[in-house]
Amino acid sequence: MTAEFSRRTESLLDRAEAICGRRGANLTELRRHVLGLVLDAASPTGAYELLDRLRQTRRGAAPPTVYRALDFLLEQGLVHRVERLSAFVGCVAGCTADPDGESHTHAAQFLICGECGRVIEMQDHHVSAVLARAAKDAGFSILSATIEAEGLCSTCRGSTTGRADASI
Amino acid sequence: MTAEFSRRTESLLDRAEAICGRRGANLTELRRHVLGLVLDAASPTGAYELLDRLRQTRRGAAPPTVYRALDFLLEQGLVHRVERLSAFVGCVAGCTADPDGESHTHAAQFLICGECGRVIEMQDHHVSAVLARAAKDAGFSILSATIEAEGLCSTCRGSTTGRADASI
DNA sequence: GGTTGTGTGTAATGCTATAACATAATCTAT
DNA sequence: ATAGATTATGTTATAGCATTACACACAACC
Repeated sequence: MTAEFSRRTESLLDRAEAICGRRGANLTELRRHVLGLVLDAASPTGAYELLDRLRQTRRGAAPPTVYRALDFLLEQGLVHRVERLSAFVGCVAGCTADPDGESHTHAAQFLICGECGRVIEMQDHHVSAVLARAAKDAGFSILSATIEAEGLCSTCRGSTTGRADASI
Repeated sequence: MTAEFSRRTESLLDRAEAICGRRGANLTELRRHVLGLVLDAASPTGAYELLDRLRQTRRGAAPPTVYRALDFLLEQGLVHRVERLSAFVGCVAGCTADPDGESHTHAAQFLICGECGRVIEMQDHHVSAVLARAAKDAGFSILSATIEAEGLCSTCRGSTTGRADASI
């Protein structure tokens, strides 16, 4: 019944399971399955697309099934939500991080290529620090931040004139 | 029929209208009305709440009515969308900026107070610059960025223990 | 053995946004 | 003046994203 994922994904899942274990968090079969679907996807994936895939082996799955799993994974820092896409991506850093006993939100930045749809995840501490500093100057203390940019990745910037008209 | 807004809002609307005029953009009565609703709101406002308010004087209004107006206002830099809230806020900077002939997206950052719901808009160039630099180092060129943080504003951080339990 | 907490199932609903087509008004080139 | 293009809006329906509310199962604990 356990879903089959790529070798890389299975490896990350094992790491995630170990991390959760040490934290006292319960990475159940369902949660592991959803995390596998997210990690295995080539790009950020919507909740309902994950649901469709989940249903291939878990007949009764409904929206709350996948949203509850995602909530858990978000709390554990194993996935991120990309606000601009209403979609979810695996957090490799989260899956390989040393456990710290508490859930901890990785300060990540996402670069979304408008051309190919790929998402680059950065963990640039300087960016977070500068934002935190600016907020502090405004008397504001940050608990979590969303930093996302849309633009062109290096590959797509190099191609033709920007838009995908290689077929012309 | 023209809606009545606060003196401050009407003043901003007049500025916005002047700016649009010089840009060759058409701030119609409908668009002006929606912008007024956004500017008059105390906090970020969802499209359907704007729709409800719009309907008080414009009976036939439907979702596309307000979404199309918002699209125009976003293009003109007169409002911002707060991704985390799926809500819209007026951009005072946009309503008072010198017209530049082209629509131009203000690089803004939002600080969302989880306590009172207020949103502080920053226009910190340094934050944008650091993000742009980090992206560039990753070979990525940014067209637009979303920078939003959730936390506590200075007022709410000072009150009791953080959560609103003043009633206890 | 009753209670509590956690994880999941199930049905329904709510909220956010867009598609697709119709209508009206204005402009403009011939 | 009129056909065609453009812009703005009206209208109906639907798509897409997320949550509420309640039920059930099971393990841990006293």
